[in-house]
Amino acid sequence: MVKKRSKNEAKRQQILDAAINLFTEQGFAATSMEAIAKKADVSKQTVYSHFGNKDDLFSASIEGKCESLHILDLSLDNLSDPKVVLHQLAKNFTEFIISKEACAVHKICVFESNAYPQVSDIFYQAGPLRVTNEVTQLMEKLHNKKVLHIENPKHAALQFLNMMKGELWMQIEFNTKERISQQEVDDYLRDSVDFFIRGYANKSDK
Amino acid sequence: MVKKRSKNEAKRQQILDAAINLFTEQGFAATSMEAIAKKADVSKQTVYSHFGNKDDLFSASIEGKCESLHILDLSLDNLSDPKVVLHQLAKNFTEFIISKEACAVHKICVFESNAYPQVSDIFYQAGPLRVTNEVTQLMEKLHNKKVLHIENPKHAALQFLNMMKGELWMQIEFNTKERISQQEVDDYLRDSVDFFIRGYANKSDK
DNA sequence: ATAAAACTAGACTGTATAGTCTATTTAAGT
DNA sequence: ACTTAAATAGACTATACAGTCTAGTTTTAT
Repeated sequence: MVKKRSKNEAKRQQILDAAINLFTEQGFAATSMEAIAKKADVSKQTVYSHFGNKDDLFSASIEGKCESLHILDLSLDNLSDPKVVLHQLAKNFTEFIISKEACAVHKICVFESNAYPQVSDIFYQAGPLRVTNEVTQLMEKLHNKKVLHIENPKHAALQFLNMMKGELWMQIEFNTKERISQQEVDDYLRDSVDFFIRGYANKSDK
Repeated sequence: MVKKRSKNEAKRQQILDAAINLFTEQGFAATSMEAIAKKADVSKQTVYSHFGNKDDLFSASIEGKCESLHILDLSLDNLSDPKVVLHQLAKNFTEFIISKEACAVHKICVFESNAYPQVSDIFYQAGPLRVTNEVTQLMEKLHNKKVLHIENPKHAALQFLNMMKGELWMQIEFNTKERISQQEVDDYLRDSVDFFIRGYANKSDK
């Protein structure tokens, strides 16, 4: 007869939340286990009982964040009008990548990619790689429906996504004081979608 | 009569070199002043005598690196053939951004952009911003010479540069194990240059 | 030659932190 | 009710590190 009392799942989650917050705000080295315990409103011992050590907690917290990052919405309708669908995609994508939480995880994963390649890889697979694959499929669809003429859908997806980052992404990455206006961002997105469509227009269309 | 003996410039440089190496390899928090002194083959006291504290040494080392980063070569000839000039630019740019040292500084500046916005800004100005401005001027030239039809040269520059990063840049950022082949990189660059030219072709040209 | 400043090695202070240990309290499974 | 494990607070160990201090050595401007 084994008597087991399961660990409090809520506390586990509190710890993970506190950990991902502090790690992404301050970095791995600058975040102490005590600070995490305090922020999670939990004793230090409980932290160690749930996660054996700092490294494991770090991995777990990044993994948890990747799962909870509700990913890019790609349920796009009206595939026949590329301008509409691509503009929608562009807006969804930029909104997604500039979100505080996505940025923060991105930063720490890139930075710790030498010391913690497994951790960095989890994010890469859940984030950039997944989005690229989904957009590649969209590009295939646009080609098959003869809406656009795209010989290499993966290249097109990479071009499209990278392009959309534009200046805003750089400014967010480097945390610059001045930021371009929403108006300018919109203009850039519109311009870029138009440019993309021109570059991949069907030869038949004009 | 003031007798002053100037500090050893060579030692100063040794310290800066050691510092930038360790900081970019391990991060700010994980790098100790003792380790820097040891790597620079200098006493700890000398480090403190040249640079008052860790923060100042960090700033100085990033600044030094930014100055020494020999920047993108933009002396492009044969402006009349956009395919040639843009392909050359694409190759120069990718080669530049994937270099070990450029990547390393990029990473730490992005990561420390919250704690050290001044430091991050130095890199931003010396790197991304400067390159974007120079490429914008190139786009203007291409438009003025009627080689391409580019209404907004800054947008075109941002589109071009971001696009060229492609998959390789992501893989380097996240330090993935698998990397795409040189062949694939070349294909992507060629495709992207062609796509760019199609998107900005003069209406007169077919 | 000598005086001033650069440099060195190493001890030292104070603080922070990863991880452990203990004694006690709390909560669940039987 | 009773047992067992989870949780807690806090003391504790060992280590590391920023920054200072000292005492002695080397270099160089005059």
